[in-house]
Amino acid sequence: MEIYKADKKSLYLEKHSIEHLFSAPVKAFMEVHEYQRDDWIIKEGTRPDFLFFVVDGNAKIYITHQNGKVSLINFINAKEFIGEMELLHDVYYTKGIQASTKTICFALPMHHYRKQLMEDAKFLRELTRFLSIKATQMAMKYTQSLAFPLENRLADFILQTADNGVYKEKHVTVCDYLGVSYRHLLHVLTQFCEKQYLQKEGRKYHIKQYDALKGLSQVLKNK
Amino acid sequence: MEIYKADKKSLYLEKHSIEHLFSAPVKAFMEVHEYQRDDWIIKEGTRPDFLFFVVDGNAKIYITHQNGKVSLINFINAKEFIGEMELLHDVYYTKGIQASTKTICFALPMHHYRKQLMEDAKFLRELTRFLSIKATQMAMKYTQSLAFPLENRLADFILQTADNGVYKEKHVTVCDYLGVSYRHLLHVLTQFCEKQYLQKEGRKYHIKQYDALKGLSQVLKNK
DNA sequence: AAGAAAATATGAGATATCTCCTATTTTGAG
DNA sequence: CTCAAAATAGGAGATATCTCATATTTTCTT
Repeated sequence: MEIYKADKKSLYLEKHSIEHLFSAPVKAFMEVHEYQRDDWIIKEGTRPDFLFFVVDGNAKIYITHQNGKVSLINFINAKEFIGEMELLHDVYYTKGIQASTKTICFALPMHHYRKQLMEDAKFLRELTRFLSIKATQMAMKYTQSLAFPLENRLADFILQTADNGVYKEKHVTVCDYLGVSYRHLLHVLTQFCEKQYLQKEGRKYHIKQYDALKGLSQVLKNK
Repeated sequence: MEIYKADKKSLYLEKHSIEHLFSAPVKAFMEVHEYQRDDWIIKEGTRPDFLFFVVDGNAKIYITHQNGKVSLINFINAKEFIGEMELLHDVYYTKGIQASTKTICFALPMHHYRKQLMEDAKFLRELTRFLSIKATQMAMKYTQSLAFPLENRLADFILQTADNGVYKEKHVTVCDYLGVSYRHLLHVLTQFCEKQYLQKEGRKYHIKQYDALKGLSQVLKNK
């Protein structure tokens, strides 16, 4: 992890200003952190000292269960907060946050800004929106995971992440995200290939029948 | 549904004042609604005109999937909001909200108060807390549902809802809530009885081995 | 470049959970 | 009080998903 200083810092502060998220300035004590792929931005179970705002890159939220299973709760993208739960709650089990790519965050020291932020309507409005979307997303994922088999959820995920008709996510990550075993994921992918929805080439999968996948994923959606 | 007027209304407004949730008064246009058990406070897919605050009673959030399955997303208790998603978002698929008991809500007409509320730091702070807890809860339920079999989740649910050592929730509701089939729920309950964790009497279940259930439910928890 | 660790692949058998069916009991509306 | 609807109950077979085991390939570290 690198903390930007001097020019490198001010460059970032200017280029990606986030002053519009706050009523009062937060530049004074703000830091700019750069994390490399696979770095832990927050270690599970350890309270962070900063409220982060992701400027560039993306990350993953993990939780480890007592039975050893690991869940990838969600992805975090640019313009999202990290550490907001700890800002709001004194007691909270902190999830692990790992950078998926090189990730640059603005880091606001909580002890400096907590009080100010909790009285800042502009900031609270932003945070409220962010949390409301998060809550809705989680609720949808939850009910979908219970109501539909992997086939549907995987089809949806493939369409969401495919780039130019090509799906090439790491199986290991996808298992954690969709909450199924490696074995089963492979099994359903093979079915998709047998049905000619996908065509495998090395470790990439080419989408051959977009409509079929779309059909499977549509079933998840309300309206 | 009944709308309280005159004395009945002012009685409630005084007895359960919620002025402390807001910086500016909201009494002027506020209504007091009473719903009977099983009434729909909000019909699925229909935008509500009010932001509700539950004063008394409790309710359930439902969503119907395209395959006909129904999920009970969560319970809503006193001192919680309903309709906050529609307050924050112009486009939103509204879930159905059904009263589980007689439920009394304060109802703030959104068109009157939206602007004011979105600039009210005190209110936004409350809402932020509320949403953060909701988001965390959903995330936990989501990952738990993927990482653990019904056995564990049911044990947890039994302990949460048992009253004086007696569990007596409606199977139908529990199925929707835990996202399993009626058949399977019965199956696991029977197992609990065979293992002597529970003892069935009519349609009640007496908890016989608290520790065994506790053990099963503890596995879900982090720290 | 070599060896270790991580990721990919696949088989085989176990189990958690579902669907469909049918019967009985309880609840609610008129 | 009566009938229909809802809730409870359990059998039987299907299937979605898991665990374990093992082999190969790729990636990372030194």
